[in-house]
Amino acid sequence: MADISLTFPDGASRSYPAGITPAEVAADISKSLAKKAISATVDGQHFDLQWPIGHNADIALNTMADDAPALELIRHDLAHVMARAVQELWPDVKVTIGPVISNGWYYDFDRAEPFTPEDLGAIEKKMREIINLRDPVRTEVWERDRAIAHYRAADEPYKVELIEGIPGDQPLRMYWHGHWQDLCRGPHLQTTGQLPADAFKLMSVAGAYWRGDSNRAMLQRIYGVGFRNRDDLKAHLTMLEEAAKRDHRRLGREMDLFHMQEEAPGQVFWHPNGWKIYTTLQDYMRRQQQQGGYVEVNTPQVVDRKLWEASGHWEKYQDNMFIVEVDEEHAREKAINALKPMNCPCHVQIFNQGLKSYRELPLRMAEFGSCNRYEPSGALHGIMRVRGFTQDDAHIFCTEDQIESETKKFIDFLAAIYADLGFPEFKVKFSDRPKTRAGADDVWDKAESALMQATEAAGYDFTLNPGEGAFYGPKLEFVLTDAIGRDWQCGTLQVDFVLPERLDATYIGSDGAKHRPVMLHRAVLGSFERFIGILIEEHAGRLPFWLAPRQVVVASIVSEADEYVTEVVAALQKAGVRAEADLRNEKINYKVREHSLGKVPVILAIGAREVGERTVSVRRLGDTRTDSAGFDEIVAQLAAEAAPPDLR
RNA sequence: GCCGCACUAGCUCAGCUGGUAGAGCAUCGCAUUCGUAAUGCGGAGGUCAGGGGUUCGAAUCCCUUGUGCGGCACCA
Repeated sequence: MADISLTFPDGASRSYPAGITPAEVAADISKSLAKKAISATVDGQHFDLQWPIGHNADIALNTMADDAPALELIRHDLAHVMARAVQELWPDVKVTIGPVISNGWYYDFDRAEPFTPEDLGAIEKKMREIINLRDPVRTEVWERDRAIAHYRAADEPYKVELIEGIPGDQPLRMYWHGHWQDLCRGPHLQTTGQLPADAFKLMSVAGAYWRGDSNRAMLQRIYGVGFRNRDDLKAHLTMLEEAAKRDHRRLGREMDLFHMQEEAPGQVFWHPNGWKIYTTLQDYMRRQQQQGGYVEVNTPQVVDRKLWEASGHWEKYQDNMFIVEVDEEHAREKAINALKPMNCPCHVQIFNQGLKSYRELPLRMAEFGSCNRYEPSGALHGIMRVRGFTQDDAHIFCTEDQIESETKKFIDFLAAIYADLGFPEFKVKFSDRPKTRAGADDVWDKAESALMQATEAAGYDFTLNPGEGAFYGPKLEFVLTDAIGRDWQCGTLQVDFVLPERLDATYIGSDGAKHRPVMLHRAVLGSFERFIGILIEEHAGRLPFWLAPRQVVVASIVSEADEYVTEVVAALQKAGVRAEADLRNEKINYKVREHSLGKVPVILAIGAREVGERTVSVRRLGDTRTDSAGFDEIVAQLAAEAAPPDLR
C-alpha cells in the first residue's frame, strides 16, 4: 500500500502506510500515548482512533486534557453505556437515538412502563458496573441490508427506520461497547474504562416525540450530565442550584412582585412592586418610541371574527384564540368575536382611515397592545410564556425601498435599548419561509433578501432558522437567555407583504396612483411580562436602581429618630426616589436582613447620632460596609441614580 | 395538547406499610429602644387542590377534574 504523510501539531511529518489508524500512530509514538489517547483530530474532523486514514493529513492525538473532544466523547460514550445499562436491566426496551447536548446527553427509549426516579438510580449503578468492566469499544462499517436485517431480527423498529432514512450511499457504522451494539456515526473512546465513573449523573426523565413529531410515538427521554471529574460535576450541580435561586417565579414571590392563580392560568396578577417595574419600563419605552419617530395608538380588545378571517389568522390560529360569543339575549344576532391575539389587523384599520400619501411613509405606529392567546397548557411558564400579555408592538408602514433603512434603524434602536437595560449581548436569528404560508414565492424571495441585506448592512451576525418564519413573511428574532440557559425570543422584526394586501392597505404614490405599503412588524421587549421575567433572572432580583420597585428604605434604630426618618423619606420622595420608612420596633439587624432579602438596593439607617448630625448611614445591597452622608448630599445622589438611563 | 411527577397553614417543608395533622419562618398580642443579615414569650391559623370511590376508618389506596413543575410539540 502507498505511504501517506501525517503532519503533527508541532509541524513534524511522518510517513505511514495508507489506512493506518490513529491508534497505531499513537502506539508508534509512545506506549503511554497509546494508552492515554482518546481520539484524534484529522484535518479538523473529530476522528475515532480505530478509523483508517487514507490520505495525507494534519493529525493531532487527543487525550482527556483536550477539553472539547474529551467532553464530547465522555458524554457520547456515557449515552451508549446508559442505553446498554437500560437494555441489560429491561431487555424489552427499544432504543432510538442518544445525542450529546450541552453539559451532557440524552437517550430516547420506548418502554411501556414509565422510568421512575428509583429506576434512574438503578441505571446509574448499572452504568458504573459497566464502566468498571473496562470493555473495549469496537467499530465496523456495515452494509445497509445487513444492518437492517440485524435490527429487524433484534426487534428494534426505530433503528430500522433510522437506517431507512439514511441515504443509500452512506456507509453505516456500528459500535460495540462490550457486547452491546449500536448504530452510531462515532467517534468513541477506546474502552469504557476511560469514562469517569464518578463524574456523571442522570438528571431527569421526560416525554419526547419520536423524531420530534407530535403525531408519532411518545418516547421516554433520560437526560444525563457528564464531566471529566467529580469536581466539575459538583460545580455544575452547584451552578444549577444557584440558577434556581434566580428563577423569576421564586423571586416574584419573595419580592412580592406578582402572583398567578388557577382561576386565571397564564395571566399575571401584578402586585404594587411588580407593577412599579412594569410602568417604569413602559414609561421608558414610551420615551424611546417618541424619540424614534413612532406615533402611539390604542385599539380594541374584542374584535369580530370577520377581521381575523380577512387577516388570515382565523384559519391558522383559531384554536389558539380566546373566542368571545355574544349571547343572543344581548344581541339580535349571535356574533363571534375574539380577544385580539395581536395588534396588526387593528393597526391596518387605523392606517386605512383616510387616504395616505407616500409623504407620510414610513409611518411607524406603536401600541402597548394588550393581547390574549390561548397558549397550549404545556407551554405556560411563569410570566415568560403566558396567555395574557402586553407587547411593545409597532408596525412600520413603508415602501419596499424603505425596508432596508427601516430595518437598520430598528436594529440600532433595539440594540441601544437592550444596552440601557443591561443586555449588551443578544443573539439574532433569521427565519425564512415556512411550509404553510401565504403569499407567492416571488414575494417571499423579495422579502427574504431585503431583510437579510438590511441585517448585514446593520452589521449583525445571525444564525439561520430554516422554515421558522411567520406565515406572512420572514422574520428576525432577537433572543435573550434566562438563568438556566433557556433562550427566549424577545425582540422581533418581520417583513410582511401579505397583510396589507389582505386588508387592502394603500397609499397614493408620487405618481398619483394607489400602491401597497409593506408592513414591518416589530417589537423590542416582545412582551413586558417575558422581558421583566428575564430582567429579574438576569439581575437575580437585584434590579438596576432606576428599575428597582423599592429603591430606598429608611430605617430607624431608635424611636427618637422617627421624625427625622419621616423627613428624609419625604425629601427623597419629593426628589423622585421610591423611598419608604421602616419605623417598626425592631432591631436594626432585623430590618437590614429583611430589606436585604427583599433586594432593596439602599438602606439608610438612622439612630440618635444621625439625628444629631443631620446625616444618614448608607448601606448598599451586597455590601456590608456603611458610609455616612449628609441629608442634602444623599437626596441629590439618590435622585440622580433614580433617573432612567435616557434621562441622565 | 402529549409523557412523567407533584399539590399538606401565607411561605418552605415533615407526616413509615390507611387509625383522624405537625415544625420553622411570616402574621397577631405582650414585653423589649436595640448601631447594620433573625430579641424573647404567648396566641391564632389547615374541608391535607376540587369531586367521586374502596374501607369500620383516607392526607395516605383507586378513579376523575384542575393547577403547577420538568421535558416534547407549539409560539401569528
